[in-house]
Amino acid sequence: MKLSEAKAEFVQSWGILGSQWGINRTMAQIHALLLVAADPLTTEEIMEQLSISRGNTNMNVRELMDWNLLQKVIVPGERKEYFKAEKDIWKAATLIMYQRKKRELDPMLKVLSLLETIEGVQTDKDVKAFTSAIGDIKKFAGQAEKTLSTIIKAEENWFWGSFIKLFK
Amino acid sequence: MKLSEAKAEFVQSWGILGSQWGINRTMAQIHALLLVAADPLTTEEIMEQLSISRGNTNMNVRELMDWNLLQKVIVPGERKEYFKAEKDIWKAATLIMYQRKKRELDPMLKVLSLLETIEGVQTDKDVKAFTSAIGDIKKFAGQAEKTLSTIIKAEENWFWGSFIKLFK
DNA sequence: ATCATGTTTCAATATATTTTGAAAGTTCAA
DNA sequence: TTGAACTTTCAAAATATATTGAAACATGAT
Repeated sequence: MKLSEAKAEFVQSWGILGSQWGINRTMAQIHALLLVAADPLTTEEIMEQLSISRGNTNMNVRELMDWNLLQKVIVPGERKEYFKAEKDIWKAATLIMYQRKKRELDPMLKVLSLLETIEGVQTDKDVKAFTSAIGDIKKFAGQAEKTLSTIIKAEENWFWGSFIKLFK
Repeated sequence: MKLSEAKAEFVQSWGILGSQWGINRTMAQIHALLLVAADPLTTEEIMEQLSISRGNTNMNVRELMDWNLLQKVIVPGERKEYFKAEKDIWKAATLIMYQRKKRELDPMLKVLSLLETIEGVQTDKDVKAFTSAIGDIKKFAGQAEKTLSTIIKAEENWFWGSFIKLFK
């Protein structure tokens, strides 16, 4: 298998995986492309390699930058913007977890807390079934939130740790 | 807040969460409805409560049964089929993890292994960048696969454990 | 201030996914 | 074997999501 074929295959697979995770295919493909690229790429190059429009490229690159999975790279003497991906896969995973926690888990926990206090006597079978189910889910979600926070916090420490070392 | 409102709210939220996880909204809503129901429901009741068609209900109920998140309940003397959800949320989470591992992680690992062996000299900058990135991802995915397997295995033991107890 | 070189926006369009509902299929009691 | 009760299928329609591309916008060198 040639390098170019292997790259294309990887971009394809990563795109499918992404779409199964609520991340749009193009966004995942751009990420994949930059993950395996030796050097940063321009908008132009991304467009060409993935055969997508300028608008689409721009939109998804910005989304990836929002997630902190991509960074702009300025090449001195060049007007164009280059982009590179976070290559540390563990850090990338952490960044994704953080986004999903913020966007999905946290709102769900809020709703669950709201739902725990409903009218009606606790002796009613239906009320009991509901509060019990919600209670269980909340306990589970709370545990997930704690675990994720720990992972993310650990990663932050690791990050700032290395960062601070530079100035020691 | 009244019970019926709270239920509706929960079904709504669970549906949104599901759709962000590549599970279709209706499937997640049916699951939610049965999670908080005191008793098993019929197709008819699900249709009515969620205002969805018979076909849609049937399709998604079957998908949920494929995932082992729903079970048929036979009420003696009744023709109709009733459905109930797995109420143990930890077990439900495990079942979902198992499905996703099987459908997403395992195929990705296969692709990654394939891509590790590409033509070209390892001294080439582009080849080096590619194999290094793929290697890292594979290591990460391998770790995830191990962790998930452990969790799932533990759950299986728990399950068979209680099952076996019944006959002791 | 102008122009060349980029970047961003967004309405229109294309694509993908979900839902419907009527028809076909199944099951079982009589 | 019939037919009532219930389930399943699937093509068409509806809905949701992603993509395009041209125009508007920004920036900085001259």
